[in-house]
Amino acid sequence: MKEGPDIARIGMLFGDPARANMLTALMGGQALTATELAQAAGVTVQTASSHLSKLEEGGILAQRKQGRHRYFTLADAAAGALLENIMGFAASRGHLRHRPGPKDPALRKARVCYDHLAGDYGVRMLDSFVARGAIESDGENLTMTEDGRAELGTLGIDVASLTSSRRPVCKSCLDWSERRSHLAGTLGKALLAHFLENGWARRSDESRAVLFTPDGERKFLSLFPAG
Amino acid sequence: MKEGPDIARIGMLFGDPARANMLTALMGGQALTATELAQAAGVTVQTASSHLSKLEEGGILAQRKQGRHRYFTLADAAAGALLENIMGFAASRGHLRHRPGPKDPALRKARVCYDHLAGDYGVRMLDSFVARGAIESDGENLTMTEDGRAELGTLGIDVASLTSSRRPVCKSCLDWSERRSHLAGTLGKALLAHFLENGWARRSDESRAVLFTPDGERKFLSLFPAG
DNA sequence: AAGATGCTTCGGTTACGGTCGAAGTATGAA
DNA sequence: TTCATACTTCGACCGTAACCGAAGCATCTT
Repeated sequence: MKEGPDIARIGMLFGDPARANMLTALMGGQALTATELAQAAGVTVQTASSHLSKLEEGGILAQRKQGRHRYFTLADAAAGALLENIMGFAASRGHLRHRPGPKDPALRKARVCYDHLAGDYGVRMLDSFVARGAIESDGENLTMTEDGRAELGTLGIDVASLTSSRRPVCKSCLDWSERRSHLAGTLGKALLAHFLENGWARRSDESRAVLFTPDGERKFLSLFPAG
Repeated sequence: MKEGPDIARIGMLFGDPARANMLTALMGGQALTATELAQAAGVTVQTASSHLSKLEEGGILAQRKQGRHRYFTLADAAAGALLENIMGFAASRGHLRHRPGPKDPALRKARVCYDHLAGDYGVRMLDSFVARGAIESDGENLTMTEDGRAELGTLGIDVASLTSSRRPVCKSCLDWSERRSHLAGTLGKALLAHFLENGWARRSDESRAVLFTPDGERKFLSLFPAG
């Protein structure tokens, strides 16, 4: 009837509860098999298979065959960013499944959001960067300052490599549990990777929670003091 | 089942063709009546009414009673931004309704995107700003420079008032016809308003097209020379 | 008051899409 | 080869939601 992007098509893809559950599970950032996703969505594998092929066809998911397994991930950073966006919008309108209360305290404290840190700790980290002038915030847009570049360099993060991709270095992402922004983008990704690699924290097996070790937590809190 | 934002709910709202048509029509930025939206969606008023109440309930639309009319608009800039986001994503995956060809040349040349200028002219404007250093682009994030601030001041745009709202001043928005970014945010809005107020262009009655006058076009092109 | 216009609500129909059981395909293990 | 695992395809069922006609409100006009 009209020309233009087919928003109904992708809206429909996000609009089914089973598919939404799968996508939420994939926000953990790691590749999951069809069976795992079926379990996450609470449907049988046949149903999940049907959903997964639709999501792949729609360009939201990508699959990687490995032996007799098929690992599914979000197609790219753009798909993850859109998902984050929708989550933030839904949260801002109060559209939460079940209560917004502290169901799983660990999740509210620190969790993975596709490939970066979210939750209380994620928000605190961004706040801290902004407070000390390492990142400048203009309402929504974030940019790294020279001071920030230097600080991250001493922390052992290869800042130069972050700017190589076309994905933005700093990006704000609305946190649905805190209702404030945390840090996404390649820098957000690199920081989370840094915490995990240096043993400050590890990922939970069952959920998207990020579990800090006592020592890692001490380091994190001293590096990012509360405002 | 799980906690978190209810992305399925808002996905479903965007996922129906009739609703998507209405939302696309509202991307024109002006308030429309239920009857007009029904026509845009190609359904009867009863059906449209049902859709509209769902969209309002979901926080995507807001309505304003005026006499026996009810004017509907996008609820706020966040709703418009999300819609743009989805449009950009859909376009990036090639999900276009009908062909991507030049169906309506005027639309591809210049059109309204919620409240700012899109299409060839919108892309050209942003490119030009970036080329002359009035706006700095960091992949996705855009920031106005001091030079830009000065230039816009002499153009007769009240730069100070742009920064007052919580909405970002400069924001990039993926253009589905050009597949490149144009300028959104309060600055994008102010610039479009400036063009319309000063008679450089006027809005088409039937579509989202922006029609430049010969004189306005000359001014626009000299102000934003092609790269 | 009576009529007209704009919109919503109600009721009933219809069609599409989500669902699962059963069967089919592919890969790996024994 | 034979069996087991992981996943897809097929077919049938069923529920939901989109849809419209008719009736009901609300507001403005005359």
